[in-house]
Amino acid sequence: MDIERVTDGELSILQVLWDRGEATSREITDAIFEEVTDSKMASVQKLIERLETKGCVQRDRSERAHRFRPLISHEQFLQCRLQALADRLCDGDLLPLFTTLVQSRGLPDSERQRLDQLIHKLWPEHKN
Amino acid sequence: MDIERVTDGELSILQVLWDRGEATSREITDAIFEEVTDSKMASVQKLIERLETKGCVQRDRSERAHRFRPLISHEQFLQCRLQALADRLCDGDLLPLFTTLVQSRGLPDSERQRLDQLIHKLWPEHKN
DNA sequence: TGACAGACAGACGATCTGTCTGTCTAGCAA
DNA sequence: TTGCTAGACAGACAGATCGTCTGTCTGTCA
Repeated sequence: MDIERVTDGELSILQVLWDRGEATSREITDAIFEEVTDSKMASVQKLIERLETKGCVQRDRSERAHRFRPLISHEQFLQCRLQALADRLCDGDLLPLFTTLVQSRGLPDSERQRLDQLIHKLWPEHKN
Repeated sequence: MDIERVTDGELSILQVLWDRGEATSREITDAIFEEVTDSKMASVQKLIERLETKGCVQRDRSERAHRFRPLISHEQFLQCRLQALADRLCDGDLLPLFTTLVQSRGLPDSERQRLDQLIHKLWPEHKN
């Protein structure tokens, strides 16, 4: 499963599949573009094909129009991307992501105390 | 400031600058590669040049060997990347990142309650 | 039999990324 | 002065990636 290299274009395919659970290439093209043309259909099919290669999409050939299902959930995808971010920027440590995320909410001191407690539960190995 | 398009290679430059505060191109090359060659120096300079274009690095030309400083902190960088992730995957909402992050720590129920309270403080607009 | 929808292969131009070569110049030493 | 070196800088490069597009083939249905 090659999630790191899923493109923005490919991601738009996955978004449709996450919304609907499954879809044909035409349904996906319909959802993404206002107007469906041959070349747009082909583009979507190419993106799907690449997603299939990356192990993110399953193809059901039992009907004339193939049906596609995501092999990874939106949550799993998010988790992988977060871990990749941590790997690249924080030696794989998720804690800095956590604290950065919280800090971007401008937290009052009273809440910060409670958060510190929580962090100690979540990251017992972490010392202030 | 074009942070989204900072490459892994460019990131390795930034890492050195974050570690040291500032550095010359030689110092950076030293830090990244075991052996320093002309072409590796040139590679590093090219990466720096691109980081400069993207507004992530400041160049001080007052000495023969230019000194470089990061124009963005490690924290800010992380924050931008997290926001970009949220934009692409969660309509810009940071909360799903937060909960996903916590879930990947396998939290016991007792802690989850406290977390729920905290989330309500952090994201008062969020309803379960 | 004809028309059509969709699968599929393949090519395309852009763009990106890291690397490398070559040139120029400031500064230093003999 | 001359020569050498370190570093800045311009430019080219191969390889990869990405979205798009064209053309062909085939199954299905009227």
